[in-house]
Amino acid sequence: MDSSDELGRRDRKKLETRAALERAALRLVAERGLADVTVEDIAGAVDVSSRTFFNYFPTKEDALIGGDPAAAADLRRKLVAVPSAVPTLEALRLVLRDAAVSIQEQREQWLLRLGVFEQNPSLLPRLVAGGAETERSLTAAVAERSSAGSAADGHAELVTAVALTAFRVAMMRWSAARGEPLLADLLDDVFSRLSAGLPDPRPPAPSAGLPGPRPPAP
Amino acid sequence: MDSSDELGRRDRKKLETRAALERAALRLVAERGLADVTVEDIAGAVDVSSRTFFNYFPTKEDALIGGDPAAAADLRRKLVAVPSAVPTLEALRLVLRDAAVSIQEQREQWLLRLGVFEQNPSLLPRLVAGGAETERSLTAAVAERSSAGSAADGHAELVTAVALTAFRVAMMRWSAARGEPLLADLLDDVFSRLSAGLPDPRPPAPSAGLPGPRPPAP
DNA sequence: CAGAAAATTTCAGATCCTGCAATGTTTTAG
DNA sequence: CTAAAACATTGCAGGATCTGAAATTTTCTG
Repeated sequence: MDSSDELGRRDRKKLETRAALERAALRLVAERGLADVTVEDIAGAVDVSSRTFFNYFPTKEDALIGGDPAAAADLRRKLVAVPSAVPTLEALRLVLRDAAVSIQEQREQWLLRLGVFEQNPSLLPRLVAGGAETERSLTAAVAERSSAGSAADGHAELVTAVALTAFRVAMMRWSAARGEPLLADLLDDVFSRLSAGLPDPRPPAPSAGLPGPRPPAP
Repeated sequence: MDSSDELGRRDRKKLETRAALERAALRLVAERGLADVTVEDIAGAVDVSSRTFFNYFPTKEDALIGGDPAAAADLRRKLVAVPSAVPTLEALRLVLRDAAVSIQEQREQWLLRLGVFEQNPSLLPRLVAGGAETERSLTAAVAERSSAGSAADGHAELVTAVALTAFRVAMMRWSAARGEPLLADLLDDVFSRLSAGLPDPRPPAPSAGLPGPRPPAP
């Protein structure tokens, strides 16, 4: 919780305008589809000029992505704070778990957003867990964390990219299930498979209750 | 090799125009950067109208991505052809290895392309091995292959998405190394780590020649 | 060669996005 | 409180992207 506290009226209004633009964009695109919503529509719904819209977002699509601009830096900070004894993949799971919780807290907003992404596949690339920016930032943090041995063998890039992909898959699964299971649980499931080397699931035994074995908490 | 054979003059010209547009786009953007190249520039360099450019590519960026439109279907076919006894991840490694070889055969073109992608990060999402289209197609093939047990637990989505991400990482590493190691070898390395569960690399032993243990060939 | 089929072109137009100058509002300093 | 600085919003001009439709040219087929 670090929103709209300790801020003057001006910055509060800025945040509010930004959020309003995001909401309007999301709502309109969910109703009519991406192609049938113009920037003017979105700006009009919030009663600002189109020019103002572009002062907040570089493109129409960016208004749909949401998420703080500070999210990347935030993840990075959390990651370097994890003790370096923790394996990289596990460390990534921990910080992404935080993100998952925060997403779950805005359930409706995110389900709407993910639905929009499903309906408009051209947006999907942008969702690769926030895009190249997040990935760069996290990769740097990963490399920094385990600065000991490896250098340019690209392990940090691989682990980070894979982890963010897994996160995206978990989100899409969560969305497809209409947000019924906890996103954090789906994330754990996905990461369990990752650290197990992505083995094929065994043909289901005659009877079983819940699908995945939860990893024993440390 | 299935280009420009068994085709009338008309289709041959079409392929040639398409390829020429790709080459021109790549060359110009490498020289001046994405922002300083207009569609008119690209079309002009090939001596066609801008409208014709848009008959071939929906956006300027698409001309930079290259790759046959048929590539996705091709991968899909190869994947279902792999005996179903082969684990999914291994099967994906095999078909992506084919793609890697084919990329290596057009070394210069691809190094140029990947360089352009590095210089223009906004393009990167598109590179996720051809984008959402490939991913959908491959996911379907994976699900079909192991239709036996699992159904909607999303394993196919996860394995496919992760494999394509790994492929992308291998390509970027290949590009960063100026195409010196074989892309197929980098791919093997990356997939080895995947099936090992992405363990952190051990702090380097006192002496060692080459970095990674190559998996024993079957 | 004549007609069918298809690719290219021209043209008009909607939308996206940017720079710049003007205007209005909030904050800060005195 | 007031003046000035700082900043957000706006209108406007303009370049670029992309689409539909009709006209024109090229290629294929019989």
